[in-house]
Amino acid sequence: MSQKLFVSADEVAKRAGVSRSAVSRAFTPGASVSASTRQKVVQAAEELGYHVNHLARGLMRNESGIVCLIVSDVATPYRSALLRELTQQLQLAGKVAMLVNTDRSDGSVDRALQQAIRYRADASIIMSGLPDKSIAQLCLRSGQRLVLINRDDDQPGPLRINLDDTEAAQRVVTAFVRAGCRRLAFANSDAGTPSLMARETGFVAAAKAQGLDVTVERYGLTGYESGKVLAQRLLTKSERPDAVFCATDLLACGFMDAARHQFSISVPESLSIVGFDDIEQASWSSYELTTFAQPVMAIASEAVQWLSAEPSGDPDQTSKRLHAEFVWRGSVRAG
Amino acid sequence: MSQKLFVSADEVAKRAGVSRSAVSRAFTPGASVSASTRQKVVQAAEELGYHVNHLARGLMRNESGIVCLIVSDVATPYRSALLRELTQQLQLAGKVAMLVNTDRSDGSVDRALQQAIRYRADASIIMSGLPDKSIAQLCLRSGQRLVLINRDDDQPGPLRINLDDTEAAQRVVTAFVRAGCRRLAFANSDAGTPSLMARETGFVAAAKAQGLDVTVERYGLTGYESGKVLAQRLLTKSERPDAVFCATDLLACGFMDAARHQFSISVPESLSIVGFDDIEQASWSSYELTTFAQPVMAIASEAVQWLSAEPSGDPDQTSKRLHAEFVWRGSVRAG
DNA sequence: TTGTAAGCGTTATCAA
DNA sequence: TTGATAACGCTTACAA
Repeated sequence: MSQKLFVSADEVAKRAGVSRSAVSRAFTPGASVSASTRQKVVQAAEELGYHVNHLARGLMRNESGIVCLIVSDVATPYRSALLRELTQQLQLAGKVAMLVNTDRSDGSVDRALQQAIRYRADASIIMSGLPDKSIAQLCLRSGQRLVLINRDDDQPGPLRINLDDTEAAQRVVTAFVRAGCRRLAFANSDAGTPSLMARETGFVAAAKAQGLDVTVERYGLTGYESGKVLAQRLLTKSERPDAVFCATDLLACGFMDAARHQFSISVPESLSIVGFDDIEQASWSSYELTTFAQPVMAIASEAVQWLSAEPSGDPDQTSKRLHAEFVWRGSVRAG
Repeated sequence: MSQKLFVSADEVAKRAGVSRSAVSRAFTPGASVSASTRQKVVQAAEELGYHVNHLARGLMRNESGIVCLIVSDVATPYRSALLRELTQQLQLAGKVAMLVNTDRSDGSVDRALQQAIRYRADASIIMSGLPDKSIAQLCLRSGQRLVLINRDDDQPGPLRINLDDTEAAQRVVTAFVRAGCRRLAFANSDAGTPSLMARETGFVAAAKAQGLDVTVERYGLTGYESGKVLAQRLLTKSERPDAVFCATDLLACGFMDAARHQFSISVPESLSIVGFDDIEQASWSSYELTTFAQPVMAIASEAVQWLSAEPSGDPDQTSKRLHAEFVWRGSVRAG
C-alpha cells in the first residue's frame, strides 16, 4: 500500500526550476539563497505540499531535534503540569518531545532510553522513575544529553535539577512552632526517592533543633490513598499529632480527608497540615492547603536552556538548585 | 562537536564477519537469517553498543513508527489519564508517541500537524483542540492516519471515537427524577465542543420528555473555577435548582465546593450533582461525586488497534461509539 | 540463507 | 549565490 505519498525536494526543485540543493537551502535558516530563488522554491513547495523530511535531515545532520521525555505516573497532577511546561518550552525552542511512559516497571526506563537512542534523540529528560546507574554512561556513549529532575545521581555529565527541599522543611517546622503545634509528624511514601527523603530528614533535623520529636510514617506510593492510610496510622496513635508535614500534596489531600471525614478532626483548628508541590487541587476550597510550589516553569526553562546551549564541560553548571515558594493557605492554624 | 558517536551496521557487520544486510536482517522481525548468523550479529552489536537507527529505517520503509499525540490542556486530569493510557498502549504496539502541545492557540493545531508530517508520523491522534477543516485533507494527502477523540468532524477518512453522551444525559434525568428532584439545571462551559453540547442537549431533551424544564448556564472553560462561577449564577436564581448536571467533573467539583462553602447548601440533601469523566478527584472523600467514567482504556485500545490494522476503506469502521459507565457515588440524593 | 548493489530524502563540500 | 556530487545508515530486490 505504500505508494508515492510524500513530495520530495527533487520534485519541488523541478517545479521551481532550480537545483535540489537550492530547495534545501531555502528551508535552512541562515543559508545563502537569493530572495528570488527562495521565493520560487517556497511557492513551488506550497503548491506541491512539500514538507522537509526531518527523518532524512536528522540522518544527515546527526541531530534529530527530538527530546525524549521519560516519565512514570504521567496522570499525576504535578507530573502532568511539568509535562505541559516542558513540551511547551521545547516546542518554542524548535524541538519536539517524544514521550516515553515507564509505568510498567521491568527495566522500563532502560527500554525507554533504548527507544530514545534508536530515534537518535538529542537528549533525554528523566522526570521520574529510577534510572539504572549504567544509563548515564549509555547516554554519554551515544552522545545524548541527559537531564535529571528531582532525582540525584552523582555521576557527572547530566544536568541535575533539584529543589531546596531541606530549607523548605525547615520553614514548615518554623510555621508549625509559631502556630503553637508541639506534636509533629511526617507522612511520607516509602518510595524513598531523594527529594522525598530530603524533605523528611530536613524536617526531622529542624524539629530536633527546636527540641521537638517527629513521628515519621511511611507507606506506599505518593498518592491520595496512601495519604489516607498514613492518616489512619498517625491519627490513631496515643499521642495524636497536632501538625503533619506530608511529602506531597496528594498525600496531604488524602490525609486531610481522612482526618476530617473519618476522624472528625477539624483542620486547621486541631490539626495543621502542610503539603508539597502546589498541585491545582491544593487551592480548591475543600482543601485550601498550605504547601510549596514546584517551580515548574523554572524547571522547564532550565532544562530547555541547557539543552539548547552548546555543550560545555563545565561541571559547575550541571547542577541547579531551585527554590520552592511557600504558599500560605488555610491548612495551618493561625499563630 | 559532532564526532563519531554512533555505531553503524557496517561496523557490526565487519566485527561479526557478515554483510551489512545480514545485520539488517538480524534486527528485522521475520527476516530470513540463520540462527548462527543472528547470534553472531547480536553479539557483535552488543559488544559495540549498536542500536538500529530508526531515522534511517523510517526513511527506507516509509514508516516511522511515530504516532503524534495532539493535545491541549494536558495537565487536566482526564486528559492526562487518557495520555497515560495512549502512550502505554502505543508502546506495547511497538510505536512511539510524539507529544504536541497546542495550548498556545494561533493555528497551533495546524502547526502541530505540520510537525507531525515533517517527522513522517504514521498517524496523529487529536485529543483536544479544534482542527481546521483542511487538516483531514492534509493528513490524507500525506498518507497519515488520523484519530479524532470526542470531537466530531464529518469528513470521511479519520477514525472518530465518541461516547454515548446523549444516553448518559438521559440516565441523569432518570436519576434526578427518581431522587425527587424537580428543578433541574445544566452547568456547561461555553467551549461548545460537540461532546459537551451533546450532553447538554441530551439532558434538556430528556428532561422535557419528563415534563421538566432545565436552566442552562454556560461559562468559560471546563475547569474548576468555571464550576464556581456557574454555581454563583445558578444558585442565586429565584427558583434555586435542586439538581445539576455538570458537563465535566472539574466543573462539578467547583460547583460543589461553591455550593457547600459559599452557599452552605448541603450536598446531596438539598442539591444533587452529577459530573462527567470520573477523574480521580471525583472519588475523593470531599466529593464522592456521582459521574460517568470515560472509558480511557477502551478509547486508547480502539485507537491503537485501528492504527495497527491494515488500512481498509470501510467507512463503517471509521466511527466508534463507546459507552460511559454510570458511577454511583454520594452526590445524588437517595430516592 | 547470504551478499551485492541500488535506493530513500536530506545536507555538506566544493567548484563554478 | 548556485549546482553537481558525495555522504548519512538503513532496507530490499536480485542474484548467487
